[in-house]
Amino acid sequence: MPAPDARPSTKKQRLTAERVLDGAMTLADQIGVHELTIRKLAEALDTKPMTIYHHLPSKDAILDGILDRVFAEIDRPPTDLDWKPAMRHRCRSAREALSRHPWAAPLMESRTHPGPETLGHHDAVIGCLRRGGLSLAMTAHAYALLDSYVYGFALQEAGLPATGGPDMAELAEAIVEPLPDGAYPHLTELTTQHVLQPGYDFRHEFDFGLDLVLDGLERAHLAASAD
Amino acid sequence: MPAPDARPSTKKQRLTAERVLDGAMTLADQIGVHELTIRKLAEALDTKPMTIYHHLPSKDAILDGILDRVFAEIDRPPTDLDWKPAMRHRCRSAREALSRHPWAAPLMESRTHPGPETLGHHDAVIGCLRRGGLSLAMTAHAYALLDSYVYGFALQEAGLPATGGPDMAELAEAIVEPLPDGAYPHLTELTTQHVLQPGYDFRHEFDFGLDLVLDGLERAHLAASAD
DNA sequence: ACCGTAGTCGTACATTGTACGACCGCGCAA
DNA sequence: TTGCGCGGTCGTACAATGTACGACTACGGT
Repeated sequence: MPAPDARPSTKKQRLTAERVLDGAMTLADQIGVHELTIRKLAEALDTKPMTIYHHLPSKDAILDGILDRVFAEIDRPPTDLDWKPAMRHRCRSAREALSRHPWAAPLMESRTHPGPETLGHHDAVIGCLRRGGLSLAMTAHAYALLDSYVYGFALQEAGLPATGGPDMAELAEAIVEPLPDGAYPHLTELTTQHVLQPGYDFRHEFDFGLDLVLDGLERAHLAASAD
Repeated sequence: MPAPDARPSTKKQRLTAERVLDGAMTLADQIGVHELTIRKLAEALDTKPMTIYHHLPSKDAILDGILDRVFAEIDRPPTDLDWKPAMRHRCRSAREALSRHPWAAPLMESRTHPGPETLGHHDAVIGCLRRGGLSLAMTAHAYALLDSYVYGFALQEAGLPATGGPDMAELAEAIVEPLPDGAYPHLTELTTQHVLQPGYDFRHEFDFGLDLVLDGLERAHLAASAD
């Protein structure tokens, strides 16, 4: 008798935790994390919902897993640079990763189970600052300040409908237009006279703030060292 | 005949959008926003689920509404101060509000429908900076930088199990303990030698970063003005 | 006394995460 | 070769969720 399987072209591959997380990440990028469901994920992986639970114990574990993968994508501070350029590199890399995966920043609130990549990354950051000569207190300051800035920027970026280009003009127009005229004069001025001008890109704001923060940290570090 | 109602003590009050949002906010503070359901909210309001939908069109609208209320709780920059102390005041107030409502910061991502309080607040912030003499470009810089920092700090604070006191010591201990010994040496050092020391409170980090950012902004503003 | 309308709610349905247990196929002992 | 055990797959089912639909109720204006 002929083949009993009507679609013998591709053999069904064995599933893996890695493959599940790969698929979850791709799907989250496509449809957003709040639209990510086990059933959709199973379909994307060409399997059935309950099969997934053999490899990951729960949906929360999947969310923890893909968040850890985001940290894996962030370059650690290069060890052959001084702490300041090294941290600039890692912060820019972090912003890029969080921009590629806009669902990541808001996810960090509820996830209290950091994965190995997350912990390793944080360890590398702290190590960079300590090797640069910063005291424990200054390291804690710098760590909290830089990460707050990076995460906060990513959070704002994620909330924006667009960050630049003509799409943004349309959208901002559509938002500002129906506002009671003159109700928000300063907001209107900043939007029309600056943000909607050609060439403006919200992402450019990141480097300004990052350098400002790094300069301030360097100043504070030097002042604290000169005791 | 006697009272037909078995519980005539309290007359059932008419529901209002305000009352719904009040209840939603209180409930979110108690059980967290991811546990906030229409049914629980209805029970807290002593009504039935579908009654809520007469006053608010959807759960998303409720989330938009309570987020707008958080912005209503944030002091606007006092108009009788210079931009720098005024912004310091409003940023500290923002951190307090976001700390009172830890669900607020991560919520800002998905909400693309800012309410009137949110818009008014942002308008007041931009107005403060403009009145202080900052250019449009510098205002955009300052605005993005300060808000990123405030939101990011709130996001980190929300992710923390505790921010200070003995609870924190236990929790951090419980997290650091089972780690492969020596796997994260810098993280371990910072935690045990600094964060777990008595008197440390993560919230104190906020003022350090805020003043550093404000000083940097002042410097940049003065440099840009002296052309 | 009447009625229209704003507000309340009972019922129902699609969608979600996931518990439970049946199945199936591969590798090894006899 | 035959049988068995077990890791992996999945069908079914259930409780919880957001909310559409339409029936009911009560109150204010004629």
